[in-house]
Amino acid sequence: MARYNAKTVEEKWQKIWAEGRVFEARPDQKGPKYYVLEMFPYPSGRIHMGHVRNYTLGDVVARYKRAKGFNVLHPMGWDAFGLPAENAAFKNKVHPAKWTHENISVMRGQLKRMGFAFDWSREFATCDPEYYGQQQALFLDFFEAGLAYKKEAWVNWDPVEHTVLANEQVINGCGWRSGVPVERRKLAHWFFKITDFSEQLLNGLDKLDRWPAKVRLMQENWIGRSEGARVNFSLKGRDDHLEIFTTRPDTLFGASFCALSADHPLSEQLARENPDLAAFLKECRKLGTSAEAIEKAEKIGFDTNLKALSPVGDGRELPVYVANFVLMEYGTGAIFGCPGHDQRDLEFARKYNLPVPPVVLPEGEDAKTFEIGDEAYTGPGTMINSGFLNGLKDNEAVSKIIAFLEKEGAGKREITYRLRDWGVSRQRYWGCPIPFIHCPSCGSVPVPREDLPIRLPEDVEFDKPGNPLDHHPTWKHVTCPKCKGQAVRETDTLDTFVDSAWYFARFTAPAAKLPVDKTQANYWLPVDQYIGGIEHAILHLLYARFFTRVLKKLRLLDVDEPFTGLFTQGMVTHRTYRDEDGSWVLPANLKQLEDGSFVRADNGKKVKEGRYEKMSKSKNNVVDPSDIIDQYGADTARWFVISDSPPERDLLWTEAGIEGAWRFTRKVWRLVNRVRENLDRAPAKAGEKLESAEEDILRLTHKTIDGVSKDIEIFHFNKAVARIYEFVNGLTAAPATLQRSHGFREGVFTLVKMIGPMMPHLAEEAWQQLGHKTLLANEPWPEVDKHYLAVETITIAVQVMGKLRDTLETAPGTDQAELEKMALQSDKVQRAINGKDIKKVIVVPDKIVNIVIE
RNA sequence: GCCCCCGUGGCGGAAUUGGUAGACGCGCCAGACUCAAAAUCUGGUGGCCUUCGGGCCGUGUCUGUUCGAGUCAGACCGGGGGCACCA
Repeated sequence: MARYNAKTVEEKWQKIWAEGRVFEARPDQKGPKYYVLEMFPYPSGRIHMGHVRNYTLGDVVARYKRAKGFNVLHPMGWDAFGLPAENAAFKNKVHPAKWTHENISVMRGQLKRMGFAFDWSREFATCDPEYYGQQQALFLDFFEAGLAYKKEAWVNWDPVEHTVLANEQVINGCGWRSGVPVERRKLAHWFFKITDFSEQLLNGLDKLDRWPAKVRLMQENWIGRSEGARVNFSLKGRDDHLEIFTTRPDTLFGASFCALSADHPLSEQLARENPDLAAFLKECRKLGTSAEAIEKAEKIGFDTNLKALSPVGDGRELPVYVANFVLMEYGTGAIFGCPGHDQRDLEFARKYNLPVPPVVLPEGEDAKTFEIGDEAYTGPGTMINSGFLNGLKDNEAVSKIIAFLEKEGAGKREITYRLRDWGVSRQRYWGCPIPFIHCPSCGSVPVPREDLPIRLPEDVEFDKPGNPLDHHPTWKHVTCPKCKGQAVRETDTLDTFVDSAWYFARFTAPAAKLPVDKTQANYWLPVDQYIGGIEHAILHLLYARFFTRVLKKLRLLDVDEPFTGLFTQGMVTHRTYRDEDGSWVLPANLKQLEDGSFVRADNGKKVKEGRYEKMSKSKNNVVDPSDIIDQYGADTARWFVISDSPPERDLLWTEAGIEGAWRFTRKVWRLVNRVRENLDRAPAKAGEKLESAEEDILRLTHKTIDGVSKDIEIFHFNKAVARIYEFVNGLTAAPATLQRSHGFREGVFTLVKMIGPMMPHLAEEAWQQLGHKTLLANEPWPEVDKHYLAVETITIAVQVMGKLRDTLETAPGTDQAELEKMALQSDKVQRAINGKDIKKVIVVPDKIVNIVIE
């Protein structure tokens, strides 16, 4: 028997699959369609274990579904625009295109060595002009549909990256990549009108029952729907009024002040005549972006001396403040404060000595004595001190007050969302150019479609900060498509989240003349199973859902949701190690001493073990997939990443674990060879003993098929692996005579088929060694023969007072009286009863007998 | 602060609707093969006690519901994640 040589076997089958174009998807192939997609990678340089895990999970699904008779689409491409390419250009004087394409080439090679069943014929990169040209066409479609617009807006400016960040790219007031505090600037900026779809995006979540509940909840919170009312407050001595959004219009009688955002137009207007207020606004803006402010969060205000008139007809005048805790971006940028029933308003009122009238009385309290102390009362109750609302429940009061406001013309019912429009302009070179031209006489003019794609210029320098497109001597200077006068191109490029918001649709027809080929998209979409990291739970997934709805509106396809199934996998972690100097030590650079402790292999310094953390260069705890493939082969790596941990949890990478997977690889190979060596010998003669042993093998085989299939369907890959281990143990333990039996051969054939999705090269080689001429990749999944699932005996647990005392072997379906009799005959049970009176016997057929005594 | 998830052997993790806790793997121990090692195979492996029959304890802690709780309920402790002045 030849020792299993993973390298030659894996290369051999990868070549055969590629030459036979085995995994290329065509819509005319038979079977229901199944689109499985893993989040495409950013070409950062080399693949990491996170990629290996992600793409192995997807590949198991793709190969399994293929075997189950589905017409599977499983494509791969590159999310190729983005900042790191420009950083590399700046640092190493390499052109972003060159850097990106070299990385793609390396990573493609690494992925191919993993043996994933991708349809490589559909590969594209988002930096291909064919792709971003279509994206520019889509941008024009958005514009024509009123879904892309330009406005002056406060934007988050990253002073290090010299670019605008989306709200969601600002984390604790700092840029998500640069980590430095962002500044607020007013800039002309392109937006996509995602807010038009707030309601749809929220309601659509209900149908996504194959998404993790956690992700749906995160999206729900992100969209942030609130029901309430828009209320007008007249301003004493002025013609204008304040518009305020509130979710608690029932507490209007409890209002004791109004507060404006520092960015509210009225605040700015007042500040022009009031230098103190101007200084306060400046202070607020500074606070708004510093990390410190978030920690302290002291509520401060500035009294404008304006008085707002209570809109509920009680004639009260409320002071108007500008307050640091009011956001311009949410609601109307102005609030009324009801300190009795809102904690933040209460803190504010206490600070500025404002009244705190209670208007909602909790159950069991007396209206005469009820007072608000240090905590606002936010629960339900009965209205008091509220004029015509008195005596109503708070929710009844909401309807009544809204009806009142509507009648008075002082307000109306309103629903608001936290979700903001998506700012997509980036001051960057390495992104999709926005197809607009700015003409001094015609304004912003769309680029005619026949001029697409607008290609990025190749001759660019990265010697100074800012956007190279802006510095380019010729690229931006063009004639206006309308008046033919001198004009300039838009030099901003699109946020890279735009690139990934529709790539899954492009995969269905990557060479289509339109952005999306409707026939192909309607055939393949939606993606049946999408797999990726939880870090994209909000942004990417929400943008893709938005794009899909727009594509439908543009009549480019007919589906609402892009991904009907979503799976989010956990991180790949590894133990961390530090030496005496505190520097992180690479796992590959460890040497274990006799006593079990570690030292550095290079300089012998003592090393301390740390905790398991996500593999990262900074912690120096990475294991390079290529090293693992070199040492053990792709199949072993694939097997290990799906074997121990459930895929949604973090995977602990261990050297012992990968060794164990490698041992299993060889064990399967030995088992296959045992059958192969006996193939040309006649099957063993069926004696009585052999017959029953053979039956046992067949029963185990079919039980395993049943279990493994079910486990794969629900992503319990680690359990499928455990079942396969048990199966292999069962087969290995079979006596030599049995190994020539038909049943045993059947068992090993089945084993080979079942490891196909997980260790495809080994399985394919074994299939051939076992005398088959077909490709295993084209073989159907084994069928369960229900006959073998029937059990002859089952084990019944017998408890006395809930404690296990004995077990009984019996046929399934044995009746209760019989079970009780059998249980009482047991010596062990009698000993436990110890002569006491039996109060009750509980019998659950096929499960348990529990005897209750005095 | 609010919301969500998770706590099971030395480790990763199993355990349909409440019904034999610890499947399977790793590690460890013992044995077989070998001059030896590697590889492989076999057996054992939650803790404590044991007259070797077995007994007691045990799923973060404490209460409760139940004939019966890892599973359900309440309170708490610990770990992880998300959101965060959202009116």
